[in-house]
Amino acid sequence: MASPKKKNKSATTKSNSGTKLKQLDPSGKNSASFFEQVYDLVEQIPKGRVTTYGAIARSLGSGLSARMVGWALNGSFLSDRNIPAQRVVNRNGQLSGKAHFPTPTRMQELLEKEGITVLNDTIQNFSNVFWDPAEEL
DNA sequence: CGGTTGACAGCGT
DNA sequence: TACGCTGCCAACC
Repeated sequence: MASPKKKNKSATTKSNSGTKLKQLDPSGKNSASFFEQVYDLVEQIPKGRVTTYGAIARSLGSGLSARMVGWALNGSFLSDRNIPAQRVVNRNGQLSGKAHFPTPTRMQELLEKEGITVLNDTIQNFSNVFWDPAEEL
């Protein structure tokens, strides 16, 4: 994981042609891949609220799995847009992805700054700050 | 071309 | 109530 090695092999059809997403662009064939869908949805998360991978997966479509959301968020750092990945946590309310942030504490800091109480990498009052895109959106 | 991993979730035991 | 296995799709080796 996290081996930013440029795929020089098959390169999946044409290269990215210097598009936004570098190597993480899935298939690169068509835009509107679930990556962008996840980014767009995450960007719509109101400040002070958080959502779960499952909620995003369901909101995007029934076929997507929560794991893919993780991969998508993985590319969020490479995305041109600033994706508030800190607002995306697992159904446990735990900052499972904090380790992937520039600094393990960055995620918690951001959440706390938004008014979310985080204790021991776990969002307190999670049910209260939870934002379901399928219902709210 | 095939097997394994991954920021998960849901159901079964 | 707690722990374990399977399922999902895509990328990496």
